Amino acid sequence: MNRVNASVTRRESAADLTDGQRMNIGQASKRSGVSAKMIRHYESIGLFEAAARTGSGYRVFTSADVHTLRFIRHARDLGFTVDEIRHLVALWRDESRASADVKALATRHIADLEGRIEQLQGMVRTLKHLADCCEGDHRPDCPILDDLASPHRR
Amino acid sequence: MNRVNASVTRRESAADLTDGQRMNIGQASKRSGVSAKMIRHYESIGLFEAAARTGSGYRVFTSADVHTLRFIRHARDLGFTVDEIRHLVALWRDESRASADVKALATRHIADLEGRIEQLQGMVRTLKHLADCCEGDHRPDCPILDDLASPHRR
DNA sequence: GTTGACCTTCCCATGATGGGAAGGTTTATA
DNA sequence: TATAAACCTTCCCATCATGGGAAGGTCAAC
Repeated sequence: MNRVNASVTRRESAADLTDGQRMNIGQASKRSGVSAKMIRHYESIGLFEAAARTGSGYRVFTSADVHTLRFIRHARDLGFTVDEIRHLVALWRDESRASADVKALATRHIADLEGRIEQLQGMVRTLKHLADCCEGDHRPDCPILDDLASPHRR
Repeated sequence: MNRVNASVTRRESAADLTDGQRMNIGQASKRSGVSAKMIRHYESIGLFEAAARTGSGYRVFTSADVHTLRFIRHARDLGFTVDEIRHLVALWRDESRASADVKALATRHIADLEGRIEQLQGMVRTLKHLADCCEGDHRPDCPILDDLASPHRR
């Protein structure tokens, strides 16, 4: 019965405690910006190493765990996939990594993002052109629909 | 036993027949560019009105069906969601539509796409900056990882 | 009359995320 | 001390558009 954590008060004010060493998932979520749902999910897919548990099964998080979760969230915010993040975390933990490896990963990801951007921009270009040609009035004639209905677009 | 369709030959060459009035899902797929899988799916969610069936249960498609499927594919190619396409198809079929309605839908979609583009561009900007600051050599020091690990990014 | 291409339905998977149910634990409060 | 409120747990389902694959029926051609 490793009852830890009994000291951390629940329902602390929005101004967080900054010292607490061990906390429940709710606190870890609040501090890391990763939802409790996603923390459990990341654990289940092995992206985040399962934290300790209390005797009653509650997860116990340290500030190091929160640090890791923040890292993960930041990477997600930059659009990295979970697999890429797995890789990034491994590099982060590897004291003897080569920064070239990180950079390569980032560069590949940039190219990926740029590809997606171009795809979307192509759609926007076409749509803007069509919308510009559309009167947008009460009449039914519409080059947008005409284009969608034409047999061989683009 | 409404056995239709017995005339359309299977396995016609890549140069399609251009006249065939009634065809199976494979042909309809080939001609519309929508996979058979997706045709069935669109039918199941009510986006595409179920085609007729032969006595043995095979779907029977007309060239009008193919026309509709192409419309749907074109709309998908422009990034419209299925719900938007539902709307577009309704407008397309509605002889007394106002082109303003189509244009409004398109404009909203353009805004949506532009929002997504900006999001991705933000990621690219940040990543490029970080990558530019990274030596990319054999040493472990890496501003990319430092940034991801920093408590308060951006 | 068998072969092979085609069709059917049904279930499962993707990726990242969330909703919600059913039920156990902890803390605060009357 | 009893109970309510807040928190935690696991499990299942849903999203969105798409595809894989199994099990089994149909059809045309040799």
